[in-house]
Amino acid sequence: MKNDSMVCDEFCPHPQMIHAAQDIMPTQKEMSALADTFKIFGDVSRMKIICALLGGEMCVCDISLLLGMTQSAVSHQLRLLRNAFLVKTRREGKSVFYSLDDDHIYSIINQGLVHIRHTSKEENHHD
Amino acid sequence: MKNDSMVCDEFCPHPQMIHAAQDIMPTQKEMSALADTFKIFGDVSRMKIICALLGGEMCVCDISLLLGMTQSAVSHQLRLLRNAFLVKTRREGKSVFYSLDDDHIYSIINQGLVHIRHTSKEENHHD
DNA sequence: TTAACAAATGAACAATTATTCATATGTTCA
DNA sequence: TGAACATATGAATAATTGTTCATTTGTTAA
Repeated sequence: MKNDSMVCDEFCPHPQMIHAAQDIMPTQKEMSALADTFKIFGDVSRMKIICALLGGEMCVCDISLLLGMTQSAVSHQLRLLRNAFLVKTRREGKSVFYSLDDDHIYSIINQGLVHIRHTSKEENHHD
Repeated sequence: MKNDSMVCDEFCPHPQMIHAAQDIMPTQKEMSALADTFKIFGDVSRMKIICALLGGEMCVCDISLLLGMTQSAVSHQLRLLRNAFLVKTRREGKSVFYSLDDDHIYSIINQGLVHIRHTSKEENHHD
């Protein structure tokens, strides 16, 4: 949190680059919210749950069976997904059906897929 | 990892939904890679670094000064970003300039912004 | 109402991870 | 070469977090 002797002195930095960056950067609040959102995508169990819902709604026990996770673990993760507005619920009798909250969730996953396919190519070249 | 008494029995699940999901889901490897990638976006410090680079390349000490982080902390996070192919480097004398690796990084950030703006609206309604 | 079941939740534990501090590497210029 | 500086890295610590286990809530049907 502090910038003392270890950082370059006032002659090194490039003020115009710093100011340009400051102008373009989202607000602290937005960046914090962005990180919080992506953090939710950043766990394999949750990612599997999200992917399980790509085809449409499913109830908790379907998800448990499909992914081989306990009902409790799935439920805990679903709560985080719900708090982050990534999934929504619909109750039908004893079952609760979960589905992706909105279409741009698909866009985020798709962009992610574009990235990992792009990087796996890079890894093969490793240049 | 085990599905025993706590999960609904064989009469509850909806096989057609489970099979539909299985057909659509990415592979285990892809889902794992997706989670790993989003995990990198899922930290405020790294998100700030990424946002700092939205306007163009910057050297490590510029980033430290701009974000009020120590050079060491920035460097550690830059390594993770580099390993995930999110940033690339260019050396110029003593300085190392970092920039976003590719254009679809912007797309991911933009999709994230769309989401958080969408959710902040939802939070106001809280319906 | 009671039994049976699906889902949610709280506490505890284990594992992961971001930062700090100290030091090493690599580059430039005298 | 040696001094100064920018960046990288290893080890240790503190904080965060995913899962498990036990229990509770909420729903249906007898």
